[in-house]
Amino acid sequence: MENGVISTKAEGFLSRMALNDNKAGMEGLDRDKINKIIMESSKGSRFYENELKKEEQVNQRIEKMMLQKAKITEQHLKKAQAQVDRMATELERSRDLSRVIVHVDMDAFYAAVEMRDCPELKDKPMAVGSMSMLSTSNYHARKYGVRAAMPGFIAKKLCPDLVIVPTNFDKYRAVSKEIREIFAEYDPHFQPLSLDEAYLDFTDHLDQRQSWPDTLRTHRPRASSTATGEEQIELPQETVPEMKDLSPVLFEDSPSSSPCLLDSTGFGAAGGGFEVFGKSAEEAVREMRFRIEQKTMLTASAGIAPNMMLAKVCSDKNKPNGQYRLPSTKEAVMDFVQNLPVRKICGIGKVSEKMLNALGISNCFHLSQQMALLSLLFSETAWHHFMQVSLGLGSTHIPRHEERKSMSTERTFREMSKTEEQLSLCRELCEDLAEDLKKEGLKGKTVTLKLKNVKFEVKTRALTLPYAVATVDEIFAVAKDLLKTERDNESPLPLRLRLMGVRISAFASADDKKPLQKSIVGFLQPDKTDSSCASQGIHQKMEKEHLSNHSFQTLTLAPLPLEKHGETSDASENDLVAPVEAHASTSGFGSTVSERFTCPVCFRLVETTDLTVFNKHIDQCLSDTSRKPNQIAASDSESDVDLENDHTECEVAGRRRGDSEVEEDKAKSSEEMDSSGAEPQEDQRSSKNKSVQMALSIDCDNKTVTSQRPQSCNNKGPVLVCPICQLTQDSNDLVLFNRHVDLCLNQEVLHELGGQASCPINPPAVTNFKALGKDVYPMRLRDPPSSPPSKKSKGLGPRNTIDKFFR
DNA sequence: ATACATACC
DNA sequence: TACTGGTATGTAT
Repeated sequence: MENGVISTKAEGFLSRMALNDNKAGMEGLDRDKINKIIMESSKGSRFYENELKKEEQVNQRIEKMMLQKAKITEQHLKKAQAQVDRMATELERSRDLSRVIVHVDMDAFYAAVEMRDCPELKDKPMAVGSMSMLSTSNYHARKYGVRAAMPGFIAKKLCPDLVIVPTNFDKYRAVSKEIREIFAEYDPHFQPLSLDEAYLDFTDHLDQRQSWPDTLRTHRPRASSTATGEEQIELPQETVPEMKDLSPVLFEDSPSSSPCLLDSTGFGAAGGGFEVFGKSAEEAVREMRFRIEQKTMLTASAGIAPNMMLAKVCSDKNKPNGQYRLPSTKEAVMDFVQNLPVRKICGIGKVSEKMLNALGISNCFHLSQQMALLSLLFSETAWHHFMQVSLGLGSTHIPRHEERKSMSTERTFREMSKTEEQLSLCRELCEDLAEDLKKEGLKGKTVTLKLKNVKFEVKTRALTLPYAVATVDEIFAVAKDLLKTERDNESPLPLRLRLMGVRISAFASADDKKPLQKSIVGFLQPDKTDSSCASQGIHQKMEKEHLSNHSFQTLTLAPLPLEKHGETSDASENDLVAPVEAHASTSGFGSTVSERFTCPVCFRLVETTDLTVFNKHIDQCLSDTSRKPNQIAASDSESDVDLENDHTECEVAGRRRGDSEVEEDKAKSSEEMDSSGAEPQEDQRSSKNKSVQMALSIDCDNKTVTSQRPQSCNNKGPVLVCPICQLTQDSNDLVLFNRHVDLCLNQEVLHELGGQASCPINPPAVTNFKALGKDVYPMRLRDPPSSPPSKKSKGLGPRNTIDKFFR
């Protein structure tokens, strides 16, 4: 019976663990043999045991679903079918076949780069990664079943000759930049999905291309070798003071600024034959791939289709080094889709596949046939997605870059159980995270601690603060408490961890910060009737703000040198590599582009165009100033009580160095520890003058609140809600309310300035890049080594903390 | 809001 | 010896 159990489990096991021949390059290999080896390498490990457990959960989910299914009557189905049909009609009406969407994907990207740079690897099976985990493998290795996301030690068993090359992200990033420059010429608003992959909307390019002369569609191979270059590539942006073109040059304009062979092939081109590409979508995409190959010596594959969902599938079809075009007709689309295995669809992974399979659904034809059933068994979002897919529908326009929603860092290490080690690691993670947050000028309200124990069980614990935080101490204060709570829960057993991570989310910048900053900008530069802090104005404000940010950025951020004419959008790469200083100074203060800036602290004009200089000035101002909105409230006015309360809450942020105050809190609950840790910082009390001054200035300059408020909320009871802190105000006295809003605004700004004198605006709307250079799969290298508990020993800081913390 | 699971690269 | 890291989103409570 033991056997029975094992074999049952083993069967389930396969679906989650077994080789995925889903990917390209895996045809005709001995799957059974491979699976056997994978199995034998894994069996008995903690990882494996955990996989079994997860598998079991999935099985139960499926069982549950099947029970549901058994309860479904013909009636139900009929009704559901009617709804499905209605929706199908609806969706059909929205079908848009007019766009030409392209998905490009580099072939075995990391592996290809490494092979390019090390010819000895060319005919060997190789993979990029480590003995613990592989990022990708070359096609030779794939024949053995070696693939991405497989641990290296197992891969070695499958293929003893496998060469494992460590990852070199700087290199991949540099190549990524090169290909993105090419992408941008076909679609300045392309959307990168990762270093090696992107969606492009070719529609506009193709329109213009129709009137291009041959010369613009002519390219020639270049002889020069990108191959050896790997050091010279990174960081060309150090100082590129002058911008070639402020305005993007359009394709159809002057031939000199259009893509032509002279430019694109570079100077030292000892070029042989030219190639003239046609005007069709296929030709344009072929041209793009050609240019990628010329430029990087790496190949890409592409899919061309009327929407993103299909393009993505298509790019896989003729991989590697191929492309596939799905004609823009309903017939072609439907035909294509119906034969598609569900697993090929982006968003349907192992689990969904298994659940669908349990219903007898393995391809999209089944999917469409079973839609009524699916609508009864799956969530609305899920079956709507299925519905779209089964009709071959997908996004026809590439969404604008979205703001990042979270940022995190995590690390795996050998078993760690000691309190001090865990704490100092936690602190290290917070340090890394704070550093990254700073780079993008973000602050978030929710801090999440992630823990994985040696049994591979993952836990997350989160806490949402009433204010946004960004500094190490602030984040650590929360993470540490979450960790402590977990330890307490587990005690007397220790937490035996193999991974720890810290994430921050609920960023303030998205909704709060932006309108806020703009209002501040309005205050500081009272040329406009702006000042916007009334909640009504926020939307219109946003638009203006984008414009303003955009122009500001255009003029201040150093553009990257483009290989060619300026068609490349000014947006993307700038955001990716924009120097921190430039970001920092954009904080929303300089708002208008000008020869000088108004210091938000001392209100003097600073005569410089150099943002670094300006920042220094602000830093200087801040360093002799301290700020404390609480104090402002207290001293500046007899303002309402709830205002003070708000601030008390909001100021809990500050956790000064060390946490040395926790000492006498032994008897207190953890909440009390929190608030005790939140006392005002002594050093901040010293001079509130500047703060007061600022508060007053803002108060004076801010006409808008006073003038707009009365109309919108006059007649009713106390329903004033502060647009900044979102709290309903007890008083409906508009003067008090205005004061409250002003102070809230103030507080936000000062809080931001307080941290590091830098609070970059978010990437403006023109941003292309998703993760701003962090879109790195699968491993991001922050600091070179910093492996396990290689404490960066911040003097006594962590030590103190440790001692106090877990007593 | 929190926790956990799924998915993608 | 050894099974990642970063982000988004869905689902359940």
